[in-house]
Amino acid sequence: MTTGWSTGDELVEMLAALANPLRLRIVATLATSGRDYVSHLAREIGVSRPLLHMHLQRLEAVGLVVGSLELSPDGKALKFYEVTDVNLHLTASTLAEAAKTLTRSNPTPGPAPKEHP
Amino acid sequence: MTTGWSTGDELVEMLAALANPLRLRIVATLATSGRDYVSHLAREIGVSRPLLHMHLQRLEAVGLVVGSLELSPDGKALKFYEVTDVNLHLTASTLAEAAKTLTRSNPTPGPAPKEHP
DNA sequence: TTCATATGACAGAAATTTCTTACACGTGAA
DNA sequence: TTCACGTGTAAGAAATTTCTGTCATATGAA
Repeated sequence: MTTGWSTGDELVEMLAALANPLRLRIVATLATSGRDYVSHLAREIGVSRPLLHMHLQRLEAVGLVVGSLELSPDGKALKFYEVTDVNLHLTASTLAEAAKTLTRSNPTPGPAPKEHP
Repeated sequence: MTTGWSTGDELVEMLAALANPLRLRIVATLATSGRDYVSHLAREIGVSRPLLHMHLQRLEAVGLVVGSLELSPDGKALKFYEVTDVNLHLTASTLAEAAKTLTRSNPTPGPAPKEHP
């Protein structure tokens, strides 16, 4: 499966999710080392668990990673995360196409903002 | 020429530049309608000129657009902008590779942040 | 019971980004 | 001279993002 987007808004969210050094590192670590659970990954990367938790939620919201709650052999509940099959190809025409479906930051219906009101 | 990046930091900046609805619209408009000068583009998009100016600077900083100051036939100085040949192909391995050269948000040299200090 | 492990969530501080509202300068036409 | 058009920049408000600190819950082992 390939991670994509259907609207301009979704593309912006997807890009925003990747446009952060820590989140990029999280995705990269999961892509390289494979699936991992939150607390362990937090120690691995050297970040507090609440912070990692927040970033993972944001990454999962745009479909870059998926999480599943599992039980370890000794009964502990572990939340495992792994990356999805990321595949973004961005070109000028791709971006132009996506921009058509932007709902946020639309052109003002009325006249443009005046420079010296 | 193809817009790319050489370090993870640059990739983050590039993504951050695109991860904004207004900037995405700016790039899309320039890609579709061709080159344009700032004041005219501001009216076209329906945004104040200083705001557009700021966003264009950020887009130019990462190499997504280029600007050139030219003189119109009647002697007015016009700053024209146009998009470069954007071409970003992002996959899991691409991101993993880029993350290696991240300088910001590095893993802490010491022990990981404690949960209950 | 107490300790160490795991999960999730929330409030508020801190930092950054976004946007407005000015200011200053220059040229050509009325 | 005054107006309309272009350029650039800078200060501060407003909004958002990022991060810390803390609380609450549950399980297995000592």
